[in-house]
Formats: sequence, C-alpha cells, structure tokens
Amino acid sequence: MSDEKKTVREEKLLRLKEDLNINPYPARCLESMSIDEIRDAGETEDNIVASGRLTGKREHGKTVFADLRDGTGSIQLYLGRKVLSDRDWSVLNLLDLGDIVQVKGSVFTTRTGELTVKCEGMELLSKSLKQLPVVKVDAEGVAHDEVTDRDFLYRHRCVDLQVNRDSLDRFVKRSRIISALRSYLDSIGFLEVETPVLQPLYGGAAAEPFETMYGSMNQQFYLRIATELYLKRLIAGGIDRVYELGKDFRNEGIDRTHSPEFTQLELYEAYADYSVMMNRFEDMFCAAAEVAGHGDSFVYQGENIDITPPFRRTGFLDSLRKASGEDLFSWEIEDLRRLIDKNGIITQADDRITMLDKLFDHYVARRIQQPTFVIDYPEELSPLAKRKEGASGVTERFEVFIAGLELANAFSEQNNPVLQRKILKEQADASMHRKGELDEDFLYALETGIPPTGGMGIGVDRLVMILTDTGKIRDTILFPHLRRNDQ
RNA sequence: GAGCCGCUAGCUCAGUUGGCAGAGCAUCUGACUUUUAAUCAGAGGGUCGGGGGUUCGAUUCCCCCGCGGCUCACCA
Repeated sequence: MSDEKKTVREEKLLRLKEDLNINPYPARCLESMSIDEIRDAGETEDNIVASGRLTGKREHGKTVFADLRDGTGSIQLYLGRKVLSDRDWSVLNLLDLGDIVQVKGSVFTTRTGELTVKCEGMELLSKSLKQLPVVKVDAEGVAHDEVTDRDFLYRHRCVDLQVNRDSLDRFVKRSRIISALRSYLDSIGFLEVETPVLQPLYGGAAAEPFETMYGSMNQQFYLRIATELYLKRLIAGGIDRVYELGKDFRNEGIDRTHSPEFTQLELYEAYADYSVMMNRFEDMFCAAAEVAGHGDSFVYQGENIDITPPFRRTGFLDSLRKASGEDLFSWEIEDLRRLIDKNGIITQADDRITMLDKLFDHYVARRIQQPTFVIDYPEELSPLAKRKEGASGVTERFEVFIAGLELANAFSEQNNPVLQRKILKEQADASMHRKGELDEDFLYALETGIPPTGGMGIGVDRLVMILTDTGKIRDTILFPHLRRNDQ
C-alpha cells in the first residue's frame, strides 16, 4: 500500500472504528418507513425509523439540523445534544454529507413549518469516502452550484442521480413509460419474446452493424440492427401477437437524436394492417404520456404538443408536394440535385429516392410539431412493406413524427415470399456490404406462409425524450457510451 | 469523419496584456439550543487535461495528443 496522506473522510472512518468502536459498514439495519410514507403520516409521537443519505447539515452548537434523503423523498432531521446519547452525538460529529444513516424518533413540525424527525437514536449504515458536489436549492427553487460538466455526469451517473433531481425524475419516468408500453401490449394478448442479439446475418433495417468474432463458432457475427426478421419468423410460427423490447445497435454517428446502442420496441400483429398499427401507436403513446404525468397536452422544448387522438395523417408525397409547391416525385435527378443545393441541404445522396427522402426531411419532417402519421411511403424506401393496392409505387407504411422527431415506423408487412425475395435480392445486389447474401431462414419462414400482418417499431429513447422534455437522447440513457479516459 | 469551442480546488466559475494562482459553495478549527442556500470568525486545499517547443521565466504564446461539448456529415 502507499503511504499517501489519508483524506479527511478516511481519518473519520478510522476514528469511528477505533475511538467509538463503530462498524461503519454494518450488514443489517432496522426496517424503516420510506420518507414519503413518513411525510404522508405527518406528525406522530410514535418512534419511526427512517434511513437514507445525509444531504445537508446545519449546525447550531447543541443542535444540528440535517436533511435525509431516500429514493422517495427528503425530510429534515433534528438532532439535539440533550436528546441523543453521548455516543450518537460523537458519531454525528464524524458524519459527512453523503453518509448513509438510520435514525429513530418522533415526527414534529418546527416553528418554521418544516416536518422534521426528532432523532433519539442514530446509526451509521455506510460511510461515504467521496466528497460529492453539493447542490443547494434556495427559497425560489433555484439550484446553486448545479453540476453541469457533461463528461463528469455521464461518467459518474451515480453522482448525477444523487445531486441533480431532474435527472433522477427523468429515469424514473423512463421506467414507468416502459412499464406502460408492456402493460398495454400484455393486456391485449401480445407475447413478449427475446430474439438473438448476436446474429450471423443482420437485417430489418439499413444500417452499419457492429461486428464481432464468435470464437467457438469460428464465424463473424453481428449485433442486431433490428429484431424484425426474427419476430416475423414467430408470426410464421403462429404467435399472432408478439413483441420484443430491447437494444438494437447501429454502428453510426452519435448526435442529439441518435445513439448507436438504443432501445426499440418492435411489435407484430397477425390479421392486422398499418391502420391498426396507427391505433396501437395512439393508445400506447397516450398511456405512456399519462404515466409521465401528462394530460391532453404538454410542452416539449418550448412547444405545446396536443396529444388528443386521432393524430393527423398526411401522405408522404402529398405533404412533400404541398410543402415544396412542386411535384418532386416526377422530377429528374439533376433537378432534384439543384433544389437540394439551392436549399443549402448538405448530403452525399446521389440517387433519386434518397434525394427525395432528404427533401422530405427538409420540407416536411423537421417542421412537424404535432403528432402526425406520415403515410404511404415510396416503395423504394420500404423494402419490407406491402404495396398499397390501387396506388402505384407506394407502400402501406407510416412513420410518426412529433416535434420534428421520428418516433415510430410501421407497415403492413410484406408477406408475399416471391416479391420479398425479389426485393431483397435487388437490394443485396446493390449493397457493397451484404455481398448478395440473403437471410434464407427468414425467406423460408415467409414461404411457409404468414398471415396479413401489421408491424411497428418505436424508438423508446426518443419517446422518453418527448415525454420528459429532454433535448438529447443521451440524457434518456443511464450509461451512454464514452471513450475511456484513463488519465 | 469534418469544423468550432472547452478542460483552472471536491463542485460552479473568475483570472493571469508571460512574473509566487482567486471567489462562492463544500472541507477543517472555533462560536451559536428551531435552522433550512443557516449565520459569524479563522484556516487548509491546485501537476491550471497530458507531452513537447519558444522564453531568464509558460497555467497564459505555438505545436502534438487525450477527453468532452456544440454544429454538420453518415443513419429505409
């Protein structure tokens, strides 16, 4: 061991152990009430037990006021020289902010109107050796010295959750939103399943995969970019309502709305189509909004969002035509390029359909504020969707946009195995990476026959962004990826 | 992957036109029996992200590197 100087807290730890014969990390403690329960119960002469982290300490000679916080809330402690035993008073003097303690006592209201535990006994449950940032909130509710260093907070989420109240609230809501999605699907007969994260072939979306060497198989595997092709195998297997809620991985850029590791909900429903998926989306979105504490509307990044169903519907080509004032779908590639340049859109797109998609993003998608189903996408953009009957070149597909964010993507699934094989073959031939490889197992499943099916993918992190008024996807993810910082 | 910005005490930040590095909160000592951003008096605390260069002297100027932030690109 080194002979480095002990920190103040390490000294206190030693004094607790040697001078006071206290175990600073006991294995057991008394059962205690949660702090919100204590608050609900109000004043009482009875002895209650409360446990939590010491987050504030105001010393007044023979009296100390402190703040105790657990996962449910915070309450003030009153610690008096005359009330506490000599031993507890000595322990108190060796406590630091951040220590975890248990107190026993009655509950009263101070003359300033603060509900307070009058402590008669106190036990140290765990000594904190790190001096954490102290965030104080004044009478107007303004937080002082709030920790803002993103790097620090992402690397030490435990600190973020302790000192930044907003952060904890956001992740609690995230959890509740996910529960609400599951409850909805479970309640109408959907079966939750788990499909492989490591896949010998990847598919179901157009994205760069993460690659990994599978040692005992002696083969290259990929982290999934979507669960689609496996869930449809289950539809073929007769699981008529199926969903998976889990991580997908796309080896692409990180920005405000993209995380390479993200959470997606994919659901498939046999004997349904994309219009049923619209209803499912509305139902789930409203259920999630409710558990996030919202009514018919809420504010996202300063904009009021009205979530009263039904949500607006607009055609992909119609909306593009209206917004641009031109029938872009019939334009030649040179003219599209000129329009893209004129609008200052920076893109490497060189084919007609990608250019149209870029123009759609520019003219329509990013300007959509209120919940909107953009329906009937061009078939070139939608290889896994069924073509719309009676309309040429479009598919039964929609995406949901709210506040300029793409939240969901759904379609009436292509269940014609002959057409599907043809489309995937053309796509594979055109791709540099896939080298013409088709997912034959998936096609086999289609060839055994699957019913008409509606399917949908929902970006869960983005849903949480919208419902918690969060501007960056990273802030909805507990442990976003960071480079190692070994210094 | 590109451009711009940042990195100073545990936290929030100031500052040095190149000359022993500052504040508030936190910490430590003392005072105080109902405070709540408690107050008052005093004290300690820094490899100024890392490495190199210029210079009598660099935390400050220059170069390289690391990490982060913002914008953009990639992302059916």
